[in-house]
Amino acid sequence: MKILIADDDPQILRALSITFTASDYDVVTAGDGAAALRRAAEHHPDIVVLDLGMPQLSGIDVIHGLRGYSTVPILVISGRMDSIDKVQALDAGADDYVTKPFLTDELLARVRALTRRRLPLREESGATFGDVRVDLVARSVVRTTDGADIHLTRTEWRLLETLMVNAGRLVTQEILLTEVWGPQHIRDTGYLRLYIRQLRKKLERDPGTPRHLLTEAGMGYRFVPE
Amino acid sequence: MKILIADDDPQILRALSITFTASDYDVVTAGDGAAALRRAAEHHPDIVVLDLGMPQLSGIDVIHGLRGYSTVPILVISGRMDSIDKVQALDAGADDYVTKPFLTDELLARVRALTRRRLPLREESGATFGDVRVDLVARSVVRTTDGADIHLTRTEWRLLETLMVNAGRLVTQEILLTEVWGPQHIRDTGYLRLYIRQLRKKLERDPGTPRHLLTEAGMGYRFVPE
DNA sequence: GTGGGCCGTGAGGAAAACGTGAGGACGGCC
DNA sequence: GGCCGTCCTCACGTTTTCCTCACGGCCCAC
Repeated sequence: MKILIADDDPQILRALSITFTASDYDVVTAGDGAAALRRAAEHHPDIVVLDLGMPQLSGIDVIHGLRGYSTVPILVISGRMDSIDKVQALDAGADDYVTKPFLTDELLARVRALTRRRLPLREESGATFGDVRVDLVARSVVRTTDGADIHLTRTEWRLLETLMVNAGRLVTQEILLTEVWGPQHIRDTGYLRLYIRQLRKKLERDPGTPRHLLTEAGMGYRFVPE
Repeated sequence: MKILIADDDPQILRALSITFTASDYDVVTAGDGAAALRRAAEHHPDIVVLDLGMPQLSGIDVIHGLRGYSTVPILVISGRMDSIDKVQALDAGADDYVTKPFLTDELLARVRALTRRRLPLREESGATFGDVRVDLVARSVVRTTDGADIHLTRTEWRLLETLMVNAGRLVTQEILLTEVWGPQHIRDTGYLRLYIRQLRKKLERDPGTPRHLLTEAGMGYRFVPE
């Protein structure tokens, strides 16, 4: 379970880091809003803990930035108790709001409550289609015809995972590019053509006429299990 | 959006009832834990707001009872600020925890945050009419007669989406042209004739006599679900 | 009637988007 | 250094999408 913690106070950052590391989280930290967005794009955290009062790029900006491409749970920490701040943050897309000072036990419990909602998605993390069986958790692809293992590279996994998590739904090029290569490559549609082809070569029965990794010209791609 | 409010204090119950009714929620109330479980089973609420300090069946018991069969979002209200209570409630399966006294604005925002996360997971994000089922989120059209997928292009989706979010209302040519092709094409009504035809071919049972994508001569078009 | 809007229909070509093949840059590893 | 896997660049053929153009029908005003 990977957690991104963003706070401009190094002391709090360090304290939270220790707390979550002790609870077996994989911790990524950021000292300001811009860094938070950058690190989120790099690391794909399972949950984001965000201090609202950061200089330059505010917490609200970061929420908007994240929500532009991701549904990752966001927990906001703030020193201000104003109702208006809470409402603003929650309506911007945050999932929970905690005011300082807070007890670490409570913070941990709230983070557990937020991540718990996501887990059921992960349980059904495999799919069998065409001639292959894909397991997203085990990161394995097995050909059902002869039981051979098929190897996917890191980039291929990230792309396939994004498509499979949204099985049946159209996933726009923007979302795919942001999830796999980061927001700075949002216009590099050539990457998609290249790696979709790779995935088709490895997963489709007839890569020339794909049945599961479908193109929707001008919009994006769609994974259909059946 | 249906909300179940459970509190043993009739005054609070009444106040919350008024607040949520005013925000267009469909409100169901319960005065104790047993009633809460009973009414939840009857009404299948979209969210549950639960006072922790109820007599007989406590809030924690109600959470356990609900979680036995449902994943409905649960927001807990409590007069006790003890960290131990919060942790217990959250780990029992609650999704959020608010301590009295609280501001109604904040409570409303938290309820919005909880229900928002559920919506995209729901299957029902589109409309069924004629022989097709349209899902705007998944960007999919399925013919109900034989289950075949119907493919729409980017422009067709944009036009259909504009009409569907204004279901039942007349949408002027100017608005459609601006939304789909941009303000510079506000006079190109030929685009509309072309793409409305495409949509009718793909969605209407008898494209010659449309029943859902209706022309209003000289004004615009109207989408009617039934 | 009849002429002018307005709308629906049909076909076809330009442009955008996509798929494909070959190969170079880079870093890890022996 | 040489090998290998991975990622990315570039050029070119193919498919899909979008838009243009021409024509016919309907309705209402005159």
